[in-house]
Order: sequence, then C-alpha cells, then structure tokens
Amino acid sequence: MPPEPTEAIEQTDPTPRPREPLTRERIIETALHIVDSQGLSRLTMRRLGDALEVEAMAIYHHLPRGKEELLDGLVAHVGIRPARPAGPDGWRPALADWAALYRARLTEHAGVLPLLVTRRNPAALSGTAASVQEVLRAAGFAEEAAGTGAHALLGYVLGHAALEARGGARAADPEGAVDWDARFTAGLGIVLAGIAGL
Amino acid sequence: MPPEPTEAIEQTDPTPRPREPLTRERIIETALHIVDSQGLSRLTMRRLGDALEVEAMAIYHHLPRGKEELLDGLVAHVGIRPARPAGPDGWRPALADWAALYRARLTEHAGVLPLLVTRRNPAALSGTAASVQEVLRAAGFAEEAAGTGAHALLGYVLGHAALEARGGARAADPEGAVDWDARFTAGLGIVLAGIAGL
DNA sequence: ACCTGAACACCGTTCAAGT
DNA sequence: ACCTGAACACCGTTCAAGT
Repeated sequence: MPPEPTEAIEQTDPTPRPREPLTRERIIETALHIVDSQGLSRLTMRRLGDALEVEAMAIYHHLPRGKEELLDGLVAHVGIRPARPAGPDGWRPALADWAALYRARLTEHAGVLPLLVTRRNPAALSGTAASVQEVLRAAGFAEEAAGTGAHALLGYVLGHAALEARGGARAADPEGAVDWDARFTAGLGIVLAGIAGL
Repeated sequence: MPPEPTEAIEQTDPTPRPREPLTRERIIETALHIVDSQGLSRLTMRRLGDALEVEAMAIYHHLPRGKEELLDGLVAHVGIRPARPAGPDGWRPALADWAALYRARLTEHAGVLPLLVTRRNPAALSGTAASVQEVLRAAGFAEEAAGTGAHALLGYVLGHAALEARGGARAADPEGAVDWDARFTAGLGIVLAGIAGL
C-alpha cells in the first residue's frame, strides 16, 4: 500500500509545522540563552536568527534599533529591583535579600555583566539605584545618606559579581578554592552595617 | 635661484622622515588614546594601524595574539596595586589612597571598564585582589578576614567606578547633579570602617 | 626582523522584494 | 504585517611576499 501523499510530504519536508511567531520577548530570551551557553562574543544577529529559525533580518522588524536594542533588552531582562519593605525597620533584610538575589542573577548570566558597564541604558542601572535609595529614604535616612548608601551597596554587588564571574581574583590563594557565597555574604554585612551607621 | 633638490622632495613627499619604530608600549598607548577619545567600539586593528601610520597587519608582529593581547594589555596598563605601608597601622590610609587613585584611573579610562569584567586575564584583577589582601594580612588580619576585606574593597571600587562611568545611576535625583567625589569617599569610609571591624 | 597586499570568512545593517 | 535575498561597508586574521 502506497503512503498517504500529505504524510509523505510532511516526512520529507524539513519544516512542516508552522513556526511560533517571532516576538520581542522570545528574541531576547533566545539571545540570553546564546550568551549563557556560548558567551557574549558569539551572540550575532545571524546566529540569533538561526536559533530562532528565521533570517537575521527578520529580527529588525521587532527590534528596530537592531543589536543596540537587543543588548539593552538583555540588560533590562536580568536586572531586578528591591521591594519596598512592610515595617520601618525592614530595610536591612529587604536589601539583604535583594542583594543576594541580584548577585545570583548576575553570576548566573555573567555574560551580560560587561553590558551593564557599557550600555548607556539610563533606565537600567540608575533605576535600580533609585529603588535602593527609595527604600533607605522611606526607612528614615536623609536624602544624601540614602544616596550614598544606595551607591555603596549597588556598587559592591556589581563589583563583587564581576570579581566572581571572572573566576579570577583568587587573591593569593593558589591552592584553595574561595567560598564565594560566604565571601559575598560577609562583604554584604560590612556594607549594610556601614549604611546602618550613617 | 631654483630650490635645493632634496628640500623640494621633502616638501612634496608626504612621508619624508623615518617613522618611530613600532613597539608594544607605543601600540597599547595609542590604543588607549583611541578608546579614551572615540570609545571602545571604535578601537579596530585597522584604525589602530592608521593611528600608528602602519598597516594593521604590522601590529601582529608585536602582539602575536592579536586583538586579544591588545585588550589584555589595556587592562594591565590602567591597573594599579596598593603599596605596602610602612607602619603596622598604616593599612587604612594606604588602602584609602590606593582606592582613590584606582578609581581615578578607572573613571579617566572608562572605556576599558567593560574589559576588566570581560577579560579572563587572570593576572589583572586577581593580582590586584592579592595585593590588597596582602596589605591586610601584613597588618595582622587573619587569612579569611583579609580575603573578605580585599574582595569587599576591590568590589566596591570597581562597582562604584562603573556606576560613575555610565553617568547614569542618578538615583531618583532628576534635577541635581551627584557629587561623585564626595559619594565615593563616603562609601569608601563605610567599607574601610567595616574592614577595621573584622 | 619588520612590514605590506591580497585574500578569507565573517560582521551589522539597508533596502527592495516577496507573501 | 511580517519575513526574505542580495548587497554594502566594514571586521579580525592568515599567509605569502617584499625589504
């Protein structure tokens, strides 16, 4: 018995099912997957198109500013902001939780870290700093102290994540491995204690 | 009276004088100048060759690993390490001075900041961390405390420089300009006080 | 030893064209 | 509206060749 025609076509044609439609969200998530698995330098519009099963030029229809907009999207995608705490003394655990979570996301997606430092996406980093400052201000800190604390904390988290992500910075410790979790937490304690003393 | 022949040649020939010979040092300094004035993205081997009045391919003779080696050279060129203090209590001013100097270099050459986060040049950042840790260890800190302090301080300096360099991170301060010098010094005080309490 | 010229395999992006 | 194909002006890097 000969095979049913349409079935035979479906088996030989390499792309039988209609593809999921391209969206900004799907493009950025696929790009992040490439960065995580292959590194930032291997994220090209052509390779991204391949991963999306589409020609590279189709991406420009959803991200008119091209690769610039793609990289800005990656930065915004990994960033998170602190939640406003309930009680008046809740700022310290709230910021400690946020810092731990932010650090986890940054080390998880270490490939985007250089973008945080390069991109002039004003909303990304300054918005995060503003949120931290607002938490401190709501807890009763003066404007200037809240600003100092926000930059000290965000700076520490970013910088420590950079040290971790590079795997380097072993700090004269040739044989033993550094316990980065413990080290981050200890440094975080230093910064938070210093902010409390403002 | 007709002009003296060799002089006439010197006036019409566009490249009369013998060029300074190419060296690794001169290549890296010229590259840094391009990064400072035009941005990291405009540093290309061809443009660097133009600036050196040489074909791009000549650079490979002095930097066999090509652009990779060039970028590593830039990172090493802007980095500085803390000096070992004289007295036993000198660690705090010594590290404060170093931090201020390092921050100044990083913001001056903001274009190389992304490279510090990207480059897997193990000697660059880990060597700096090791030097800071050694200053603390020599001041009597235990191994683990010295490591924590070194990473906290270096992390803060790197992260704060990143916040500054992006100009962003205005922290809910739409109208007024941030006094970055004062803010860096205040945050540095927080971190150093925290280290002293270890 | 040091530099050049031509070539290769890539990039990001445009633009007219297809459906 | 959404995607494609061909083209343009660039990249980093190689390699044989010049001096």
